[in-house]
Amino acid sequence: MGKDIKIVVIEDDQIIREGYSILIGQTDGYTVVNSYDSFDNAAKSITDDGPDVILLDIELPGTNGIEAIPRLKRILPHAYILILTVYESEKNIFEALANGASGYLTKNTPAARIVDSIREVKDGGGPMSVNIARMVIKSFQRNQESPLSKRETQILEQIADGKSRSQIARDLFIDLETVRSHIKNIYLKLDVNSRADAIKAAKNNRLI
Amino acid sequence: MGKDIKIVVIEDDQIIREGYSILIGQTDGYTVVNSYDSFDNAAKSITDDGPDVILLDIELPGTNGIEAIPRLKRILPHAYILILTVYESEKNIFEALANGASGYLTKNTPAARIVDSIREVKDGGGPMSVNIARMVIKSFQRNQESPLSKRETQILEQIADGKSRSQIARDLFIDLETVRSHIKNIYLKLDVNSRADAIKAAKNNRLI
DNA sequence: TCAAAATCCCCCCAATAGGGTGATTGGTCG
DNA sequence: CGACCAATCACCCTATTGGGGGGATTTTGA
Repeated sequence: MGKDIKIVVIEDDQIIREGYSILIGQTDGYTVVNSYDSFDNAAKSITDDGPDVILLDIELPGTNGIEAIPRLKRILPHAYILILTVYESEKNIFEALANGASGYLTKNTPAARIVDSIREVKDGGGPMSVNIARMVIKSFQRNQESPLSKRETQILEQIADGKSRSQIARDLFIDLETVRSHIKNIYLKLDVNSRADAIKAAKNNRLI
Repeated sequence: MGKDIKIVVIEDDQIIREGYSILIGQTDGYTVVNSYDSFDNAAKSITDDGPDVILLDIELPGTNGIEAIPRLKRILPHAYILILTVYESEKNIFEALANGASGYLTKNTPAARIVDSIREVKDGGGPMSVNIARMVIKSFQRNQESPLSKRETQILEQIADGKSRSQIARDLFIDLETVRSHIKNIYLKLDVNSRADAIKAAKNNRLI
């Protein structure tokens, strides 16, 4: 018992909350130490629960799940947070991960996979639902048919790193005027006329 | 048979290559249409193979796997590329995904999981080994104990977007001098004295 | 209540960004 | 072969910017 994974469930729907609690609690090696219907109610006593893994919903009354993540991290720095939600919007996913969530599952996930994911997250993994993983991978991918040449892309990257023309020239061992030429061509191709607009266009079209 | 998933294996080790081919070919619904020991050899005839999924090694003679991805994508735009390698370096993973890979498995992956992953990638998923998923998720996470205040972080983000002080002032509805103050404090805290260095420091420490 | 955060105000000047209008070299592709 | 593009370098111009100083005040959160 002492080596069980300690879990806290934060989920506003009573049926779902109790469902998870019973389901996970029945599994050998897992103990649901407590469950709450909101972060605000959990904040008071969750430190005493000392969970290893927190199952967290996103839609919650009061402080929502996304906002709750950094606050949970502050009071329980060693707990892993596993998001369990119906939401599949890019914004929610990336914000949750950026805030410190270690995994992201959608609510249609089969019970067995949820239980596995708790173990996985505890073991340093990063469990994700299939569609979530697809979105995460997509976020890494660049546009394959960029209008920019290799050199132009390279220079645009350096611009996005905040470097001045002369710095770029030094780093790439080319003349300042050459850098200017490339930047002019980049602006032409992207139909912009400033660094900020070029970076925005590049990010929108995943050119960098 | 006509509805089988068509697979091509590109892997330089003959034992492993044939192992995968037999293993996957034996499974119902999967056909290994061809296998190659390098991208350079594959390039000639892989178009005729018309694979749905390409299993790709990273360490290959001649063109390596990372470089091969965009070239495969060009000649077979609708094929999914699944990386299967011993390499777990961040650089390889992120470059492979940025280049267009749809999944990344390490070679200790059990056979059954490989077969599942081929199906998953074909169905629009993004299969990853447990440790890969952890690294991918980590790449989204910010430093929880940033020395910067909220406002400073926000302004640093805008600097990384290439905006000028006056643009930032307009966008945040504050005075140009206030922006200057914040930037000065950011430079102080990060111990830098230019936009480029601030962005570099911020990225190194995942402050933005 | 007390420190940090956020706001605003002045000085200075070198460096930068962006616009215009070119040329030259090399590679690729039909 | 000719057309095209990528990559390189050249010189004109000026308004804007960025960074280094030196402050001050108000708001906010623990």
